Amino acid sequence: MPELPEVETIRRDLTERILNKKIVQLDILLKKTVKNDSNNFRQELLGDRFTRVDRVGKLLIFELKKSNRFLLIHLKMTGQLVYCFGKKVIAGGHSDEVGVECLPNRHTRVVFGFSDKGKLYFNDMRTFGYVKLVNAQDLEIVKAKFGIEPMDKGFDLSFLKSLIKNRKTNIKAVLLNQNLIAGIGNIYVDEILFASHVLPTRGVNRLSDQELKLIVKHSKVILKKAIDNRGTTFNNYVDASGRKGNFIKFLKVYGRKGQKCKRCDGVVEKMKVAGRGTHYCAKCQK
DNA sequence: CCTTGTGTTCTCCG
DNA sequence: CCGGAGAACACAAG
Repeated sequence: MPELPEVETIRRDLTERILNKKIVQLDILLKKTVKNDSNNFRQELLGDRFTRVDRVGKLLIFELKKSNRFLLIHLKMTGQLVYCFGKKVIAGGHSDEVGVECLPNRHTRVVFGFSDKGKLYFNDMRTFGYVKLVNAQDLEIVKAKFGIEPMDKGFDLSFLKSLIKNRKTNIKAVLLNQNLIAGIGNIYVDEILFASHVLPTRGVNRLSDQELKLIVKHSKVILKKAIDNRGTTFNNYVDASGRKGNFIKFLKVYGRKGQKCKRCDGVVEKMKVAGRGTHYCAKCQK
């Protein structure tokens, strides 16, 4: 379940490994993963080079040198982008648990091969993820749909207040809404609200400035700490080296249903909020 | 049955 | 009846 910290980790890793290397191989193992015509897609990428890897929310954007188009990659729930050198996954890979020791594997959908023998595998068990070439104009349309990056300076109390003005929904739905705030998913939203002592079901029109301030602060602190720890591997996320993220050891509520609260003597409960499984402590979140 | 990110569709309300 | 908000559904596979 890659969210902002996981996608950012992949972006940084790939930036160090694939930039300015000629694309010499392109295998499409599952056509529906590629949202362009397969032949055009191959033809356009072969011989070109990635000059930059960007991220907006959970979406990766690869800038091309020759083509005036951009490659978008969305991992959705089970997508992985694993970079290998030769046949070996570099920097090791917890292969016993995430199954990337043998590539391509049964979940590999697209393979990018570079002139230095490096290979980038797009694996996706549930096949919700996609790769797509778009032109500059379409890229701007896509970008415009995303809300503010929560780690940006501009995301502060007054900005959050402007987002929730006249809204009637709960705070969890707002934090998950990519059109309002980009990159927070189901794991980090529960962690942010726990850290802020705020119940996910709270209506946004009833939150105090103090509570909103805490939500802004903990959004930044938790996402940063998660990036510093290379993200969270709960089910099958791996970084671009096939390694798992380390943030799971810092999770305080997500996935802890029935366990003792880490902050008080309550017990972590689980309910459905905004259509998602939601973890919280009813005793110390208000 | 459950899990989730996002786009689409439905429904409600003023 | 329109627009917008928010909820519900669709998608997939283990």
